[in-house]
Parts: sequence; structure tokens; C-alpha cells
Amino acid sequence: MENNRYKNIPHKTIERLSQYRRALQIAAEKGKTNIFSHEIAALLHITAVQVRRDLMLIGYSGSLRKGYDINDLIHLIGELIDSPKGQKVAIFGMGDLGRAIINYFQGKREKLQITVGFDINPEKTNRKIAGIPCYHLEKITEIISNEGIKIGILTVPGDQADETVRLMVEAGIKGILNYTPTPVEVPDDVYLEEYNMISSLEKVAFYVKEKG
Amino acid sequence: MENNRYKNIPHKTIERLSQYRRALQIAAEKGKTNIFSHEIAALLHITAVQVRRDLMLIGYSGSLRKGYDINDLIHLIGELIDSPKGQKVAIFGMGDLGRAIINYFQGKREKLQITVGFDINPEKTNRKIAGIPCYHLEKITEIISNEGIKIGILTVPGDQADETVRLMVEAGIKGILNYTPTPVEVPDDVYLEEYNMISSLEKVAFYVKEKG
DNA sequence: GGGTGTGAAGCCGTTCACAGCA
DNA sequence: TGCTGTGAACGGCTTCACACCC
Repeated sequence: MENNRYKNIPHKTIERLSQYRRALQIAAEKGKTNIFSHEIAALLHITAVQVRRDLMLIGYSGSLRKGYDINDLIHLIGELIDSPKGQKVAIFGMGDLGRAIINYFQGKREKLQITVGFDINPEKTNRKIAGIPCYHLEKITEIISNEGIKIGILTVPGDQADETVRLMVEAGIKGILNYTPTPVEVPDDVYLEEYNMISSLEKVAFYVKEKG
Repeated sequence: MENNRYKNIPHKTIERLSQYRRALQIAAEKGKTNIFSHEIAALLHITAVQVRRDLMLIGYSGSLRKGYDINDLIHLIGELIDSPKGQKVAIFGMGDLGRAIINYFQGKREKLQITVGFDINPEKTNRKIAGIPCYHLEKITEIISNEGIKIGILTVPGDQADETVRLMVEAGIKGILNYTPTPVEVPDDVYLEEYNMISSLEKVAFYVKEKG
């Protein structure tokens, strides 16, 4: 359990590393092989020092003096963030948002794959939607444990959030990303991340208003 | 311009205030009229002191000693966050994600309304989608300025993000919420908020992995 | 006793400033 | 010269600790 040399990396750095990787992949697709801290920084609207700090924390040094090696860095971040064997993800609620997320993800991450969906609408169950098999929520325990799924994305309507989360936790889900407008409750051993689109939009609206 | 008594409220507090309001509305719907700081805190998974601090910053005092008056507080937050005349929002890209956001928002906020959508697919233009009129992107300048829209949500495919943002800025959009996987660039006078679903999911996956 | 309001302290992430290197 | 790596300073948000009040 203690082979983990990266134990004390701040949450925010983890988040940024994931974003660095994405930016690096975009750069790599454009044919770049090396990149400067200030280039990464510009892409993410942060400072170059910030980037260097983060890379320092994961122990990466710009190999030659033409910046960082993009492929090396993508690999190193992968080693830190990804689970070596890969992780499966289930999505709960196959509405517009659920489908949007599945499409969004399609083939983006080898080590993190959305493999099943759940819904309670019979028209959406026992078939494939957006390329992944979709089951009725009552099969949750069976499928989640058979597939060894530990991560769930919650995209059901707000009024079903609590109940669905209860079932997810019961079935053994250990990490939940809640896109529902409803705040939910989970036991201590379940990692919960909530994201609310309304708050994000309100924040944008607020700052637009402030500028006159 | 300087009637703004709340000028120096931290970004994070703004974000939380928006979330408080949502939580308060949920509580109000359940028939509650008063609420304690620790109750709000529990809903958002933060501390009670944090809540009291934030409310202190906006100058609200728990009226009687049975906590805060929910309606008063909802109103006060609204006064701070909302624009008095209301703000219109346009959505760019009417795919699954675009539609999901529109539905999500339906009737949630009186002062913040998604009023038009844009797309480049002829099958999606010149008709209503999810209840709002949808136009071809080439009409952007005309419609954005006629309607006085300053806020845009970006939900186009990643490879169209840059170009769409360019058009948005040109048309006079001053705040952008980018749901695209592509980081974009805007002038200084445009407020940009980027959200990446992949990073969020990777973060959840990381902490699930860490717990073993 | 169980809540609120708040000065003061603490902490954590960011930024400064600069040494070192090609 | 222009970049990286990093100790030290800084600043802002969060938490502590406690006075006050019903």
C-alpha cells in the first residue's frame, strides 16, 4: 500500500495535472515534441511558475533546455493519475446529459472507460445507447460487482439523486461525480465531487454584470 | 457605477453564495422557513464557520435566534448575484450537452434565461429545440446584438471551439462558459470560465484509486 | 446549551526573486 | 539571453477560539 511516492500532492495540483495532460495531448497532435512552461501556462490561463511548481512536485525535470519533453510528461502524469489496470465507470441516467458525457469521453482515455449505463425508463434499457450497454437500475448490484466498477457519474433528474446515490453506495461504488442540481450525502469512504452548472453560469453572469 | 457595496467579495464566496441559494431553495420547498449555519454547511459539505463568514461578508445577520430566515437570505443573495433587469444567455452548439443544459435550467432562474441557441447543422436551425429558438451561427451578430446578450455557453465540438469563440467575442459576448475539451483564448475584457468533465472524472478516479 | 458574529491565528497555494544552466 | 528549479515572502481563505445572546 505504501509504494506511493506521490502521497502528498495537493488536490489542486492533481486537477491541473489532468489539464496539463490534455493540453499536452493537443500540442502533441499538432506535431510538437517539446514545450515551455509558459506555453502550458498560457493554454490554461495560469502562470509559468505555477506549472513549474506542479511539475516539481511530481519530480519531473525539463530534460534538455528546450523545455519539457511532451511525451515523457504525458507518460509521467499518466503514471501518477491513472490506475495501471484501468478503471471502469458507470453512468446513472441516460438523458441528454448522460449521452453527452459518453460521447465526450469516447476514446479519450484508455485507462478510464465508461462501460455501462443505467436508467429506469424501459425504453432506454436492455439496449445500447451511445455505444454502451444500458440496463435497468434494478440490476445495479449484479452488474456493478460483476464488472468491478468503483466509479459512477450521476446524471439522473434531481429528484432521483438521493435514492440513486443510496443504491450506488450499496452496490459498492466508491467515487461519485454528481451532475445533479441536488446535493447528496455519502459515507466517509466514498469520494464525492459535485458540480453544479447553474452555479458556474451564475458566476459568469455575476462577473459580466460587475464589469458593467 | 459605484453603488456597489459588495465590491470586494472573493470569487470563492460568490460561488458558494450561489450554492447556498440553491440549498436554501431546496429547504424552502420542503417547507422550512429558518435554517442554521450548520445545516447549510452539511448540505454543501463545508463547515458552519465558513457559512457564517460568507454571510457576514454580505452583511446578513440571522434575524431571530432560531437561525437564518430562508426567504430573506434567498432574496439578499439574489440582490447581490442577480442583475436587476435579468440577463439573457445564448448557447452555442445544440448537441446533447446543449440540450441537457437548457433542460437543466428550465425555469430555475428568473433573472438568468437561456433565450437562444446556435448551431451550424441546418436540421437544427430555424426551429425550436428544447423550447428555445435556434439559429444558424451566421446570424450571431444580428441576434446577439438585437437581444442584448452578453453571456454565452459553449457546447460545440472541441474542434470548433476556437472559431466559435472568435465569433462570440466579435459579436459582443462578455462572458463565456466553456464546456468544450479545448482551452480557448479571449481578450481581457471577456470573462472566461472553463470546465472540463474529463478532469473532474479523472480526479474522482484518482482518489478512488488512492483509497485502494 | 446551542446557536451567531468575529478578531486573531494558521495554513496552504501562489508568486517573487534569483541562482544555475545551456 | 531565456529558460528551469526553488527558497522565501506573500496573501487570501479557512479555522480557532471565544464573547455574546436567547
